[in-house]
Amino acid sequence: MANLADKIERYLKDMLGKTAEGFVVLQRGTLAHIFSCAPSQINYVLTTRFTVERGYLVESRRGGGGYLRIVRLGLDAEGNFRHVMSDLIGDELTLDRCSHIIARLEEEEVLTKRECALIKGVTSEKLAVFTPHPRRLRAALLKEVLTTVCRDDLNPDE
Amino acid sequence: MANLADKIERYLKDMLGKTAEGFVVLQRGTLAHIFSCAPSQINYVLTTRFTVERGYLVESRRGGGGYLRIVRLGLDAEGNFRHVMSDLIGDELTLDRCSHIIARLEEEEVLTKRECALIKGVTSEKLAVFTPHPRRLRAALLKEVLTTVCRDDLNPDE
DNA sequence: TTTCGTTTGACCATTTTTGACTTTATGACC
DNA sequence: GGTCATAAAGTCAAAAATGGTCAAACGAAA
Repeated sequence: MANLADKIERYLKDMLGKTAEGFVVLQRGTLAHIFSCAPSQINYVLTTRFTVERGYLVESRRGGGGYLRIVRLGLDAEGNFRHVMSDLIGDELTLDRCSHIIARLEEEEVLTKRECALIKGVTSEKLAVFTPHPRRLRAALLKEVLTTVCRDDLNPDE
Repeated sequence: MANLADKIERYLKDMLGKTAEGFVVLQRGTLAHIFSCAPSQINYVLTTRFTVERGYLVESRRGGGGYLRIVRLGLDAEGNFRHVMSDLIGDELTLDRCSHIIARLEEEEVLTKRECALIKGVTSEKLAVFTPHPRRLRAALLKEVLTTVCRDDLNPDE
């Protein structure tokens, strides 16, 4: 974990984890200073790791009193997330987007680490060996997974 | 036995043997430097000696902070893993046989109920919509699943 | 001497890091 | 209300830091 971007990501997610509001507000320059890096490095981290796909929203303002506000989206309580996810998945799904969605489901504790590994395994680039439309297949498989994890009989409530 | 590839293989397996986590992480360039060889020599070793059939999985990342991660797959002493992979599953797998194998894995407590449900979902007859060879795809998916459940990095020491 | 596993190097791909330049907001001064 | 200095944040492309691929050269064993 030698790279800066990962450290900054961790730092921000820690902050988000500690706060009850579900969002944090900070300044780009200050953060850049903390990590002794170029301010644009912060933008890099935000655009690569705090995307909607991954479950985050970033708002900001320039000028005097400018700020960054990172909001953790979370999944809505009753498993309605399935609909949201289906939209996110669509009819075709690249490997990249697929990984992000899986990572998010893990962060939200919808899936265990092992389940995520299983799903990554069956949605890998190897699908291309079997079909000319691996992205369609990938989308279908992931939707199938969501359907399954939402089944009531599999979620003995606490 | 003095060749480089063998030495590198030994070195990596030693590392894996010493760790309890079931995986090691290192950098290609660093390793190449240790053995004073071309970086691509490392890839040669990985692709010839650390394959799934031999019980390993390799993940990697490029760019700044890039790395190689080698994961050990726990195979039982008799090599049952390979047996299951090649004989029990084979190149093609009917839905029926697939269900039986999954059920068996649940009984054996290799997979949880939820995991089984997930896998049944992704190996259903719907695969036929995406490929003219659903049985081949099904076989590949189930092998992928087995490989994953064998990953030592996912199985916290009992 | 043919063959096959090994070794190397030239070129490719991906991810991160940095810096020069741009845009927008605020507030003080006229 | 304009104008301008100052204080943010944004954009984008180049450079740096990795790992990947592939084919040719090498060399030991058959």
